Amino acid sequence: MRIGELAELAGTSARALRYYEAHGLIEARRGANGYREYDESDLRLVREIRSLLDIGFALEETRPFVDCLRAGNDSGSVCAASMEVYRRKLAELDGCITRLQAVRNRLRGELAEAIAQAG
Amino acid sequence: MRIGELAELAGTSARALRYYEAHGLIEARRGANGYREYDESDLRLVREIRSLLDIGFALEETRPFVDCLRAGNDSGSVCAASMEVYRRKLAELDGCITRLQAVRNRLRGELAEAIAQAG
DNA sequence: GCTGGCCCTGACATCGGCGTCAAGGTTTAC
DNA sequence: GTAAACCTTGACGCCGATGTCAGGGCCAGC
Repeated sequence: MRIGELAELAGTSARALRYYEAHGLIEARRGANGYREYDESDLRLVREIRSLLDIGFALEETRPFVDCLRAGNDSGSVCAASMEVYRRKLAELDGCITRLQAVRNRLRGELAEAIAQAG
Repeated sequence: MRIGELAELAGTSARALRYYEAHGLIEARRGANGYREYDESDLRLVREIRSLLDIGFALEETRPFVDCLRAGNDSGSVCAASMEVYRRKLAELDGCITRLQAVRNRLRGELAEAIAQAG
């Protein structure tokens, strides 16, 4: 399939796919006319990338998962490097959530105080 | 005081202060030499801005608080517009936290699964 | 009078993940 | 045969809050 179709199937844009390629995450055979040609395995890679990006991963962080899939594994998550990224992300998320909750509570307090003072 | 001193007292940079000024959040008298001159009330304004930015507010969102302080209120939070921003931010934070927790749980699940498959 | 430290304005650089336009070649449908 | 819809590369735009450099004044101490 060509880039437009792949983009549509993966729920993204041709521009994004070229971007991933420029960063070495995906590759493409070229037809006689110079057009990129993809197959089902490429679709899997792109879907892996997209779902990780949607979760909040940076593009670079998807690389271990892509490499893992490319290495022939059924899942992009079963490689050591991928799991390491998972762990890091999990810790990052925990920190983020904790921080946000602290901010949230502080905000609630300040709002309550402001209402008391204004009322 | 001059811009360097204000920046230091407020825990920020001269560059940032000029940026706030460019966006109409603070003003400065000018000395005979063209240097910006600030006083204690300016320090209050900047501290208000900084603490809100540190919490995760966008610069524009600090404007109601600054206006509120400038209007002579003891706190930047007691004006209707400020409290509205507080409420919006609070809702935003709640949504953000909920989403992050969902992602976190999903991540935990996937990590556990990956470990099971790899092990 | 000179060096060093402050200040000024203006403007480009940063980071990430693309969007979007330019200027062309290719293929497809009628 | 021609217009529409695809594809190519290259390059600039975006967002926000600054950092940082360029090129220049102003002022204090020695």
